[in-house]
Amino acid sequence: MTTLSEENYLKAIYHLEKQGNDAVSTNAIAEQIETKASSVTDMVKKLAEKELANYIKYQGVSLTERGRLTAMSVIRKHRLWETFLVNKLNFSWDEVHEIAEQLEHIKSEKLIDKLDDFLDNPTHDPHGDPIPDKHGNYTKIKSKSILDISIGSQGVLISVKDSSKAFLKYLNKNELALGDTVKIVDFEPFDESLTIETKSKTMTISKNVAENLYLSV
Amino acid sequence: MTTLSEENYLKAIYHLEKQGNDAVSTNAIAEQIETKASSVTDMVKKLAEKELANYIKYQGVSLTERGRLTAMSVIRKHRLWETFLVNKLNFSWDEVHEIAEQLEHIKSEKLIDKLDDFLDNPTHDPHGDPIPDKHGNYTKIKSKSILDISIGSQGVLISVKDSSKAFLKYLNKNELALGDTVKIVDFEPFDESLTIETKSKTMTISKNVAENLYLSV
DNA sequence: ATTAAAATTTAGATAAGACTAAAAATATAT
DNA sequence: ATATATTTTTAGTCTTATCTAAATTTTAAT
Repeated sequence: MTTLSEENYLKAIYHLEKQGNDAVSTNAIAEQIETKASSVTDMVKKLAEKELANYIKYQGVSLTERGRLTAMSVIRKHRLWETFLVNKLNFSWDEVHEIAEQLEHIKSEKLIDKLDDFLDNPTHDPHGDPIPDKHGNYTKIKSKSILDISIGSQGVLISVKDSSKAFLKYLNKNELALGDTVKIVDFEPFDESLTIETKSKTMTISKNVAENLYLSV
Repeated sequence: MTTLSEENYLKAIYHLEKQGNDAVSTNAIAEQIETKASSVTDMVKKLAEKELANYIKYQGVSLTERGRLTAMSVIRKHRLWETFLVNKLNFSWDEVHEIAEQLEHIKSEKLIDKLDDFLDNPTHDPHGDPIPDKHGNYTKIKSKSILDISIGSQGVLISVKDSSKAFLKYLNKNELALGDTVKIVDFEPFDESLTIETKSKTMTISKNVAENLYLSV
């Protein structure tokens, strides 16, 4: 049985492994979890003892298969709970992360399976992230950052890379939501901003915003 | 902010205060929480420091108003989650206690208010226990143990005193459910058993069972 | 009113998880 | 290649919540 703290580390390592390619560094984990590098060293030793992670001193960490599956299970719970909060309790998508961070640690296989059914087995959460099934498998919809899409083409807004409250509130304010069709109209080299067009309006977005919006391809 | 452990102690003290009349003893709490008396002493000192409990060495414990309200808030969460599990996720009433014990510690006022609305502001949980509102107020339906009801009279099964898995499974097996109309037909002095009659059948129940079934009066 | 029994508290340890400061290893720059 | 900077680990503390064993207080019994 994993503790709440272990689960948070596994999740962090999983996410870091997915972006960087090689073994995850102590400092990277510390930054992600907002803790000290020395605390990470302690925990990573413990995860290695439990065979949830591979760890070589000074060389970094990677998840074992068991570790990866545990991380996936926590991520599955997190995303199902977020879906519940938005679809059933009418939370807005910028409010649910902190609550789901708590709910994801509730221990009951049966609960999460029943929740999954209650939500009609959703494949993606309110931020467009894929929800793994109970075996840890998922299918990510093919998508590209708006930054990487050529001018003149268009796509459907599938997911957001940054799920921070600030960013989601920005999208709310500017009436951008998942499922919207977005067309790239213009690119301004000076500040790397983009002009995009949706059903309802035309707007300019910064590079910073653009790289966090993913369109179906 | 209260910790998970503090909340469990507050709940235990609340329940013990409600049955016994005077200050709650260290041993009683220890038994309820399944811990050692020395651990209780430690925690009770901490609760007193936080002004959640009144505590006099060797004399026992009682909740302060703040302590009582905190306990009520935890109980409210527990019962709302149980209602959710049974009414929305189709758990049976004997499966929900352990899961609700975890869910009751999730910290979010907004979550519990929205859950309350989602469930249509239920006044009683699946075991017939009253659900306090957000101010800690509730109304208990007037009821009496079957043991204290005279032969020949009848009532509606309102709640069960014992919510243990074993007892609830017994009721399931014998097709007794909250809301059933029950008539007391006979009393056998030898073993203090009772014969009762429901819509569907007549059956004999032990004293032990009878004292845990509460009928509206 | 003593004495025995039961309940309660204290003292001291342990485990998990986190922290600071110092030491050691690795990476970088000239 | 060596000095410097950065990263990582170790050693030692702290906090929370437990526990056992011993000491103390209260209760019950004669």
